[in-house]
Amino acid sequence: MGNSEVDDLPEQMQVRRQKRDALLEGGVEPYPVSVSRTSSLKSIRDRFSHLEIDTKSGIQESVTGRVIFKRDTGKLAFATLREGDGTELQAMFSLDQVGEAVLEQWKSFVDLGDLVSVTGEVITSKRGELSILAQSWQMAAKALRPLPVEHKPLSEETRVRQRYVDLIVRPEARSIARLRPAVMNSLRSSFAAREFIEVETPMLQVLHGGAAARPFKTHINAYDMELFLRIAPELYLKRCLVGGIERVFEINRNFRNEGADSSHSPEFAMIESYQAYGDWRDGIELTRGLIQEAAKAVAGSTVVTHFDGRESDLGGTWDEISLFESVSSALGEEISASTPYAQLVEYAKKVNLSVDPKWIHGKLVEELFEHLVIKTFTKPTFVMGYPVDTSPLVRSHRDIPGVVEKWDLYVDGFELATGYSELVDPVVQRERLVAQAQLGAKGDLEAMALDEDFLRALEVGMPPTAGMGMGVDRLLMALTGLGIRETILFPLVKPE
RNA sequence: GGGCCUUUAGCUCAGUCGGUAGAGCAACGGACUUUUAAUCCGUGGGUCGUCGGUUCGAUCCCGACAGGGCCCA
Repeated sequence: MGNSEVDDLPEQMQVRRQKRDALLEGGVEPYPVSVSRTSSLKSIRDRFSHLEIDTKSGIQESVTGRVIFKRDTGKLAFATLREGDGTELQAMFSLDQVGEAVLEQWKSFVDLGDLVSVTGEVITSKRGELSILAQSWQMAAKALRPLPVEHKPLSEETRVRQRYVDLIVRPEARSIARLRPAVMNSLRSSFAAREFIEVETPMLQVLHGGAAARPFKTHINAYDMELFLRIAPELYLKRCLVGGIERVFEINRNFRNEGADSSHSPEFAMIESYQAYGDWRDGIELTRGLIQEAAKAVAGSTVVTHFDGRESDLGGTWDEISLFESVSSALGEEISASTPYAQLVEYAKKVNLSVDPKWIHGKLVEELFEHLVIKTFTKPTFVMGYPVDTSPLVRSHRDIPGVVEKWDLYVDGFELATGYSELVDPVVQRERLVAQAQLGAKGDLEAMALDEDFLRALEVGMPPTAGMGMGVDRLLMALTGLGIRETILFPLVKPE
């Protein structure tokens, strides 16, 4: 960087660069290849938690951490070090221990945000604060940018754009980043306990399918053809079932080229699982087990406490209501899959739901449901039985015409998971996909493509199967009460 | 896609009925050997999102654009 560019920097960054230069001139490496570290801060806290006030332990250790507070007095300086999980430890620099030169160097070269190594005796201060009384210190990495104020929350935008800073200053950010892998581990061990096998299926696909969504398009140079980022792994996982992988799951990213807001991310992690010789009721049991075991793994209980302090009880068995019956009782009018479309439009008007003329019959029923029923849920609820025309991959209900064996699980007012008795009849599946392709030809950008190889697989024979899909980000939301942008470490944001 | 709000110091924010700006923390200089967001004294730091318009004069009024938020579809 040229001098003119440095001159343009904010004052605090210039000051830090000058300190870096001063260190180099004094023969001190501001970014050394290694520094002393014999113990984590956490280990010190664990081992010396019972050290009494104003006591010397006689134990020497070297610790590292980021300087987050600095309190310099004339001959005794204090600093608070913090390591990645948020554990903090005080470091003390006393004139009679380190001498004037070292004390002066500490006071003048170290800024808030610097990573340092401090070597000395573990003691407690006169106020009882567990501390390391320095014999020496080293710069581990000089920070050239100032940290934000610890005591005012970062703006939401800065948190998302500079997650590395957010993780340093905000305890919730640190715990969410560690909560997510804990949930992932729990999910995988829950699946393993039920003898499910994890597979990885293609994210780059020639045809997109398995869900109603607009895909991202990309291009493969080697074949000079269009490819899609997957919107769902479903059609490949079903091929696994055909091949005899009877219990299979995948946890990975899907991509949907739709809106991005506080509850929708264009890329999101999703679980899908399939269980041969099961039906939708088996999916309910599996899903409840996965969620309750994850809650116990991260909260120690099926009652989870959200970051706003609210408790959410995920324990026990959950309510099951029928989609058509719940809409009927909310309307005070009996509706079914055979209720004429015009009649449904009438009912929608009566309850002040404005109808998009593009909605097909089943979509209108689902909109009525979302408009009238969802807000009445007070605990996790399975909504049973969906319209056939919006669910092209689901087996028809064994008793109710025009309805399929599909449930949706709602928690805290949002859809967390869905499950089916899977459609495995290759003839019926072909009819449904042809109908989808016709919708697509008429301009429905979310319609599924006709996947001949998938149909060929079904023609080989797929066992009766329970299928389930659940959003990992939404599971985190249900466990923490946070928005999706908080549960994803680096959500997509527009360039600054 | 439509409407409303918003963008000011490193961070979080105030403010100017149009006369080029303030606070807290952070930074710099000084004092202080038990601090805990240390304290006390002093000092510096800003193309007020970008571009254009109105005006003697714009950070403020108007327009366009960009980023962010909320509501609606």
